[in-house]
Amino acid sequence: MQKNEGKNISQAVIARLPRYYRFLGDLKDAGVERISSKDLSIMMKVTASQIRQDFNNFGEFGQQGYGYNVDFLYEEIGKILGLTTEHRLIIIGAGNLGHALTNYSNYENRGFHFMGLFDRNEQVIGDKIGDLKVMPMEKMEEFIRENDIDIAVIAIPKAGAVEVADRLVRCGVKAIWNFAHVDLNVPSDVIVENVHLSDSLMKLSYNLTNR
Amino acid sequence: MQKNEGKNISQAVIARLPRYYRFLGDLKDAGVERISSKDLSIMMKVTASQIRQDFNNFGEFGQQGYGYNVDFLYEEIGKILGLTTEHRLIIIGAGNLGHALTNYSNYENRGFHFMGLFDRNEQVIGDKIGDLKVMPMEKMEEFIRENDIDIAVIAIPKAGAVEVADRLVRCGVKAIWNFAHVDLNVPSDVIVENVHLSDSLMKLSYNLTNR
DNA sequence: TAGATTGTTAATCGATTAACAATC
DNA sequence: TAGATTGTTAATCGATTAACAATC
Repeated sequence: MQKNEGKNISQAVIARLPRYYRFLGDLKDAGVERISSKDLSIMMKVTASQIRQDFNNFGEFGQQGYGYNVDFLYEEIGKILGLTTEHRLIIIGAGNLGHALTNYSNYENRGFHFMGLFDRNEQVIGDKIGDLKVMPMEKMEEFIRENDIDIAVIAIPKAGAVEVADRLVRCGVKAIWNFAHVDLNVPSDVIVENVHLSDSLMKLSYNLTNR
Repeated sequence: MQKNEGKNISQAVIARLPRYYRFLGDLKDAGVERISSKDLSIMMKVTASQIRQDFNNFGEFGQQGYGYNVDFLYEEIGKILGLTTEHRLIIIGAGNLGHALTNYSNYENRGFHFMGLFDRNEQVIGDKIGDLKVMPMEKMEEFIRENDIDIAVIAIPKAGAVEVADRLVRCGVKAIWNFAHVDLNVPSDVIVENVHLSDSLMKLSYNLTNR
């Protein structure tokens, strides 16, 4: 009963969904059956109004006088987030960050499958990291096509990132999880999600200095 | 000439500062001397109005008819972000992510000094990662006090994170860079900057599914 | 039924954009 | 000086919060 067809949901709302999902998962694990927007708002330190507005972007998930069924809402938000779809990822860059992400295996059960790992450094090619063998960059395009990869993770320094993104887009990758500290220039139908760690540390630095 | 004394700058503005800083750094490296809000707005794909409003939260950094001096503005934003202050960090968790962050050494020249690395796993205690030796968790409090640590990085699974955060706060750490997938509960004068990688991947997933 | 709580409309608040006088 | 561009005020837009009728 999703009603977001054609509607444009703001990124502010979308950015809050994973946190709802996490809290509902915790409630579910704790065996809680139902929750009102008021009680959830106290737990999460947001307003009950915001919670109801957010959910109502996507459908009517609650029931007057009762609240929300935890299991049901958890499942629905999972669907909205696309976690019921299978995704196939590759990681570009087998450095420390590439390692860390490869082994971040708790994604697997959410439908994210890490299929391959690439690096341009001949020293590391052939190394095994988790289940994955490091492959040379030249094999990337072929691998993407043959394995139906839809998401690529860029975990290399900024110098090579823009060029790699171009290559990824050219062979049909639909989304890029970008850890390189640079803006990628991709067509508007390709999704880019940036994780700029140094931006995050600078924000911390600001708040620490000016508190 | 900062005029943000007492003023409350919104987190939206602060979150944009590191990106300005990066673009100005690139311009500086390219030998560009001055830039107008208009030209910068084209490069950064934001409005010139927003740029001028953002900067004017902190002072009058430009000159009518001229624009902004790149070197000067770069330095000023660096100061605003607190990058001229020296910070001393420890990392809790010597797993893959702890490794990656330890070696993320380009922070050093911005005044972030990684001083110590802690883990509860006896197998890894004593290991050397970069310049740092992994120390046992029991030594954490002592180390923080003796080395004047002001920032702690939490790079352990969510299970232990809340308790570790309590310990950190109790011995005077002023800011936490939190990579654990859990909300920390700390006094309001302690800064928490969250990096929830799975939230980021779920946001990507949403945008990929609903584009 | 009476009480609780949603879904939704209206009011408020804050952030972004536009406009322009000031001025280099 | 004339042209360019800032700093800042005013207008607009969007997001959050409040309120309440609908209804379980």
